[in-house]
Amino acid sequence: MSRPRVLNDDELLDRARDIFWRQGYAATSLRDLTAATGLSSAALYNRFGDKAGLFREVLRRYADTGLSAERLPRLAALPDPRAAITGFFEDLLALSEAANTPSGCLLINTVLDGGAEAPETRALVHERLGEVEVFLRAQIERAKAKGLLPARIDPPVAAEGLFGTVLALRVMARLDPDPVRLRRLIAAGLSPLGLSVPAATSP
Amino acid sequence: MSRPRVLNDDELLDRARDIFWRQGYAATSLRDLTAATGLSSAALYNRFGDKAGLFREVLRRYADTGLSAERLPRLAALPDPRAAITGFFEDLLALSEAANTPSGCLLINTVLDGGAEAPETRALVHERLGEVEVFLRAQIERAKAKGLLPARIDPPVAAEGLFGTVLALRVMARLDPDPVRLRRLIAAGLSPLGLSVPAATSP
DNA sequence: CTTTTAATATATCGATCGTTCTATTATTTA
DNA sequence: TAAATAATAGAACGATCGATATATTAAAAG
Repeated sequence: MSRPRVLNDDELLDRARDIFWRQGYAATSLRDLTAATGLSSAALYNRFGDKAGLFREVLRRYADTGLSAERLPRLAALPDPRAAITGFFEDLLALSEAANTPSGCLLINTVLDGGAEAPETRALVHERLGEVEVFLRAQIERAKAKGLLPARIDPPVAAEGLFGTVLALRVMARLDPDPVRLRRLIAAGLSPLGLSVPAATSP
Repeated sequence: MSRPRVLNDDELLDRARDIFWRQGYAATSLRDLTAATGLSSAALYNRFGDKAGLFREVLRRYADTGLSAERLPRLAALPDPRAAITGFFEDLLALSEAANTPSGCLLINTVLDGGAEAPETRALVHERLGEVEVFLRAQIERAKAKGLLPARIDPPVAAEGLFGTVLALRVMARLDPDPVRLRRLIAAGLSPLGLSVPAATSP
């Protein structure tokens, strides 16, 4: 019915994501984005309205593909909720050590960056980061119900603590991305629950 | 010998700091800075070279006045190192609840913001944040030597963990600055050391 | 074919970006 | 009072910003 798109949304958003991720929202110009996608700024505006609209779509896809949409449900389906929790942090570690992707978390960066100034963007970031805490709380509750955690554990409070570990981990991944340090951060966060991750996968 | 400055460096840097802090490095324009300081851009360039140079001076003063230069030595001089640690987190809490200042930590924001892209700036941020971890490690070592901490505590590792709590706290202060949440984050970070902060100061 | 539709590129908009040139101002020293 | 010094303001620089108006392109539908 009409001229076909030379680049589908997913591929386009992935390329834009890498630029935003590396440089931050404000430091990323439309010209950076046209260079990365190969599309003209007019084409980008036709599809996403404006720079903030494109960024929101980037964030949405980032959250969908990063951890939430696929991995979290899969982890939540594991029979042992403790494995869901440790598996989640293993995945975070793997992300931090992946060479082909910028370090840190785009959503968390956006909180400290000015990128979440627009109310719509801010709400999106809160919601998608909230999904992580909801996941953690659900696994803790599940483990508690099975008697797999110390009795003193209060699931909402423990989930807050683990979420704090996620925040620390993602900042540290940018500040000093030493895998040993990152693992120790995780170990410290998991120890109140009596959980742990392997000390190292491949030294 | 020459025309006097209409605004001394300290006052100038404090005003510039608030803008950078609120908006981030990239999102802050020279016009924002001239409006905040009342000085012309030429005057700013004459004194600080360029925007990045001004920002570095802002960071330096922020670190000097924020916690490091004054409060950390005073806390380190306390006879009880445990009080130094808990006092440090109390101070962080007070900063988060102060209404006259932006939320979060300018140094940590700068790590995730593109503001620390210049090597000089990056080194400055690393050094000043490192001072915090050094402080924490020193207090833990001091407490350990006095037998005030569980024997299993390894000071460098424990200091890393507390530093992670600082990171989490400062991100959370922007993401969801609920004092109750912030206190629980601190409680979770301090509990491995057998330390705690009062549940609330003034409800 | 022709029409319709939407995705695209080209060119450009005014605004703003960081920066710098030039001149003026206020103070100290001689 | 004159010379020296440095901080300042005003004005403008080319470059780039986000955004848009117009025209062209490529496919589907008739």
